[in-house]
Amino acid sequence: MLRMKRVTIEDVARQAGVSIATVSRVVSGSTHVAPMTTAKVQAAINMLGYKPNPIAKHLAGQRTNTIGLIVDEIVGDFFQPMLRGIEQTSSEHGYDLLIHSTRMRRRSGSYPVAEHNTDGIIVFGNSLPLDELRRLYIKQFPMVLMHQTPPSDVHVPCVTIENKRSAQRMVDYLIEQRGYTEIAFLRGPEGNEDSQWRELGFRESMAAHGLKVDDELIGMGGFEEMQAHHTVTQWVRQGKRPRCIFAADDDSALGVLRALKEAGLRVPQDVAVVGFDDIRIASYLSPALTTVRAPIEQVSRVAVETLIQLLEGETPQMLTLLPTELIIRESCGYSA
Amino acid sequence: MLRMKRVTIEDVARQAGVSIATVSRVVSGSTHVAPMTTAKVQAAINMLGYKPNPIAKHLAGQRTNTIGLIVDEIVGDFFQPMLRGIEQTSSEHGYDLLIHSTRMRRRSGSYPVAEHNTDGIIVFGNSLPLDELRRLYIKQFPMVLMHQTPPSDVHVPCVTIENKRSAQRMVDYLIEQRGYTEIAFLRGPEGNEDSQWRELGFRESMAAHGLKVDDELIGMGGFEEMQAHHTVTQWVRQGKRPRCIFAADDDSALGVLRALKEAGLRVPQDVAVVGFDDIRIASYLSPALTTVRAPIEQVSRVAVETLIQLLEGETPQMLTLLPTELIIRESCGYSA
DNA sequence: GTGAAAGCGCTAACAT
DNA sequence: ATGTTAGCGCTTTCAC
Repeated sequence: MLRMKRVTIEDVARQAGVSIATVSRVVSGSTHVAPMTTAKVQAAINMLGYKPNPIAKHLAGQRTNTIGLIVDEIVGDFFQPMLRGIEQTSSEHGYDLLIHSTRMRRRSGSYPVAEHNTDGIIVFGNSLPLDELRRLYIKQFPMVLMHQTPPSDVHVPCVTIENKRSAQRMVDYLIEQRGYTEIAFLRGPEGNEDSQWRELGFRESMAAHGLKVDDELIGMGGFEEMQAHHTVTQWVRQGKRPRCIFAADDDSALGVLRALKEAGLRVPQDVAVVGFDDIRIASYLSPALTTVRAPIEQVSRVAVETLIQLLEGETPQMLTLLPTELIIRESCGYSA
Repeated sequence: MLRMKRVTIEDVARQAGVSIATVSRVVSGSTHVAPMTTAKVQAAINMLGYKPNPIAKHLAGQRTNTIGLIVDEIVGDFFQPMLRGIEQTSSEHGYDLLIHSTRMRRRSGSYPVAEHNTDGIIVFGNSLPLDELRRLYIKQFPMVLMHQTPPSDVHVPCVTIENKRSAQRMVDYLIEQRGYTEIAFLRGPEGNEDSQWRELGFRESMAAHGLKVDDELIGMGGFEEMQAHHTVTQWVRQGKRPRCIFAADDDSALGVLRALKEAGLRVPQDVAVVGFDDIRIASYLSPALTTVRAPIEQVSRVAVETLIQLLEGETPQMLTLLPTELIIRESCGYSA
C-alpha cells in the first residue's frame, strides 16, 4: 500500500524560514525560542498540517511513549474493567497502549511486546514466565505486576487487592452474622495467587473462631463453573453436605449453585453459597449471590500510575493492596 | 530510566566479519546469502543476543507491523470476545495490536492511533467521526469497519452480522411458532446502525405476515437496562401491554424483564420477551432469555483478515455479513 | 536564540 | 553474493 508523502519537519522549517532544530524546539518546547520565531513556526505548522512522526521521534529520542499490557488470555468478566482502566489511564497520561496475550503463542521464543516497542509494561497475573520476567528485571526494564506478587529476587512494584483480608471478613460474617460453623472452600487453579490468599484468609478466620477446617471440604473449583460443579456433585454423592460453601470466585460459585440445584438442595436454606469478584451475573441470579466486590478497574489505574512513576524516575510504592467491599445478597441466607 | 546499551546490527556485522547489509539480509531472508555467511551471521546473532529494533525498522521500512483498533468505549459483554478475536488474529499474522478508545478524549484534535503508528486500523462502530474517517480514506490509509457500514463516499470494507435477517427470523418465529401478533420493539441508541437494521427486519417480518406495527409500541431501549426499564414502566402505567417485547439487545431486555417483574407481570405468560446478542447472563436468568447469538469473535477475526488483505495489496470483499443463530429459551414462551 | 550536523538502527537501492 | 551508502524524520549537542 502506498503511503502519501508526509509533511515533515523539513517542510515546516523551509516554510517558516528557520532550521529544523528550531521547529523541533517549538514543537517540544524544550528550549526558549524567540516569540516571533515561534509564531512563524506555528503558522507554518498549521498551514501545512504538520504532525510529528512518532516513530522517528522514538528512534531519535530513545523512547516509544507506549505502555505494553501483557495478559494471559482475553477472557472472562474480569477482563473488560481491567482493560478499561489501563487504557484510560495510559491515554490520560499521553501513552499509547500495546496489548498482547501470551496464550497459545510463543513465536521464536521472544515476546512481541517488550523493551523494543514500549517504555514499560504491565504484567497481569502470571502471563509472563519467570525467566522472561527476570530477564527484563535484570535489564532494568520498567514494569509493574498486577494481581501477582513478584518472586523475592525480582524487585518490581505490584498492585493487587486485599485478598486475604477480604476472605477473612467474608468468613467472619458467615460465622458471626449467619451462624455457620461448617464452611467448605473451593480453590482456584493450582498455584493461583489470588486463590491462595483467599484460602489463607478463610483458614485464619476459621481458626480465630475456634472452628476446625475439614480438609475433605477443601475442594477444587478452578475458577471455573465446570470444575466447581463437578466437585460439589461429588461431595453430594459422597454424602458430604457442608452448611455453607465459599467459592474462591464467582464463576465457580455458579457451578456450585447448579450442582446444588441438580441435587435438589435449596440455597440458602439447605446450603449457603458465597463467591468472590462480583461478576455481573451475581446480582441477577436467584438467589442473588453474596460475594466480594473487587475494584478491578481501580487496580488497573493504580498499576498504570505506578508504571508511569517508574518511567519518570520516581520511586513508587512497591506493594499496593486495594480494599474490597462485601456484597451481601440472598445466597448466604441474608434477607432484606 | 536509563536503557542498557542495545546490541545493534553493527555489533553483529563486526562480530561476524560482514557488512550490516548482509546481516539485514540474513535476518529478513530477503536475498540469497551464502550458506557459510548465513551461518556466521547466525552465530554472531546468537552469541550477542541480537534483537532487531522494530522502531528503526519501521522508520527505514515505512511500515510499523502494527494494527490499530479504535473503539468508542471499553464496556459491555460485547467487548471481550471482540478484542479476543482481534488480538489473536493479529498476533497469528505477526502484527502487534495498538488499541485506543475515543471516549472522553480528543487531545489536540488528532488521534493517537492512526497512520503514524499503524499500518492500518480497524474501526468499531462509529468510534471515529466522519471527518477523520474521510481524511484517512482520502489518504488511502488501510482500514476496515466493524459493525458499521461506511458512508457512501467512503469506500472501505465492512464486516458485520446479519442484523436484519436475524431480526426477521426472530420475529417470524415469534409469529409463526408462538402465535404472537402484537409485538413491541425497543430500539437501540439514536443512529445506531445495528438497531436500525434490526428494526427493519422486525418491520418486514410483521409486514410479511400482514401484521400492523403499532408506533406507540416502538420505544427507546438505548441498548441499556435503565432506559429500557423506564420505557416499559411508562408503557405499563399507560395501560399499554404488548403480548411480546423484542428488545434490540440483551441489556435492554434485562431492563424489560425487571420492569415487568416490578409491575407484577409474568414472563412469558403475560408478556413474552426476547433480546439480541446472547450475553452471558441470558442463559442464567429465570426465565432464561430467548435471543440471537451474534458471532462477535468471528466478526473480529474476519475484520483483521480483511485488513491484512488490504495491507498486502489484495482486493478483499467489501461487505461481509456473518450469520447468527436463534437461541430459543423460556422467556418467549417456549418450554422444553 | 538559532543553525549545522551527528546520530538513532535499520532497509533498500546501487555497486561490485 | 556481498559491500557501500543514502536516507527514514526527529532530537540533541555543539558552535555561532
